[in-house]
Amino acid sequence: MGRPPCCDKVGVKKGPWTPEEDIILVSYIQEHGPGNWRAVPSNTGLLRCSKSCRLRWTNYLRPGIKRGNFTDHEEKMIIHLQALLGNRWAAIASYLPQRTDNDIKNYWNTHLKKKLKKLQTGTEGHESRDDDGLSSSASQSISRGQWERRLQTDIHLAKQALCEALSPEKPNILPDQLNPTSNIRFMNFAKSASESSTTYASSTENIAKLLKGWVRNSPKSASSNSAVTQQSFNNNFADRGGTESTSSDETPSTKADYKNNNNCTELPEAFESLFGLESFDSSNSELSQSMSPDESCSFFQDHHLHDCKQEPTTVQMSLLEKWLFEDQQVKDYNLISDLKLDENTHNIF
DNA sequence: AATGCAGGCAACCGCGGGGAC
DNA sequence: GGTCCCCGCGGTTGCCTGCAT
Repeated sequence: MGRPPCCDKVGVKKGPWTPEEDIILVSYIQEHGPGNWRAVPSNTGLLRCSKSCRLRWTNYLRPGIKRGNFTDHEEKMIIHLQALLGNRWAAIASYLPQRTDNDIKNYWNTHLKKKLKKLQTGTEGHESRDDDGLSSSASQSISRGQWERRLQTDIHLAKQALCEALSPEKPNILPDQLNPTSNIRFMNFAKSASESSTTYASSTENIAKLLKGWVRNSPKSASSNSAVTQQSFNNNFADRGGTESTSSDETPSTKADYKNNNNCTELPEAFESLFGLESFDSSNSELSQSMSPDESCSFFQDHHLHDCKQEPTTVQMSLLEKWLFEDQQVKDYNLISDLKLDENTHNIF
């Protein structure tokens, strides 16, 4: 008895998302909040399956996502976490709130695997390696107590989720905080645009026009949300390009489209207004805002979230790092320490 | 300048878990 | 207890880009 497909294959669009689709999706989620993905395509008119919508949101549109190069600190954390947790990208991503599991997975597969492999061939000789670049002996050694760590990880995640759920400062999207008039207007803009253009090429131009027009007619949202949403914007739309693009080519969505249009000036505001309030994923975004890469160490700690802000300059030993230090037999740790991916920051461990 | 190739990344696919009925 | 549905996760694919020849 096979599982039915998540959606009808007929009439379902695949491939890169257009900015118009993005806008529609974001607008819908702004109104209804993330979840109930099944209903998203039918309610928005998007010719996408629910999974595609969810993926697009979680991997790309969700506020608080940091894009671009991984810092050395993030890199080291990923290596550590991968050694501890294996390819549990979602769990790893939970420790890097600004990164998506997909991003981390890609980064691991494209960069870190090679790096480790290269390093291993440098110290070549005695140990065989598995596909993920970990020595088999190391894998064996880290198996000691690993399930306990996984358990702790899960406990940590549960705790984190509970904190988020209970925090009054972290509302999910609340319909009454939104401006329905603006939303409708925005939807109309988006709809008309999507009818006229289906290529991402028009992306920067169209999305800028859409947002500009929408923003012009939208009430300014509370100033308090600007930091989060602007960062969100910067991490998302701004990465792809800015406003008033002169691009007129009609090629599909490409990174070049974004890269070629970096003179973004008004869209952060647009995005700010688009969300109209603090990030949906405010827990992550809040952390993102309050943490520099180094400061994010404190994210591991059994502190409340606000502690991150209170001790911004203290690089403290993370819970995870404590585990690492506790387990002196984790040989892989030594291997990782020898990586010296960044000579300047190696003493952070 | 044209072509081929490899790398990077967004998106898709299939499976499994968990809740509702 | 069984089935269905929804969602999340990890692996994989395919397209696009940049670089080498």
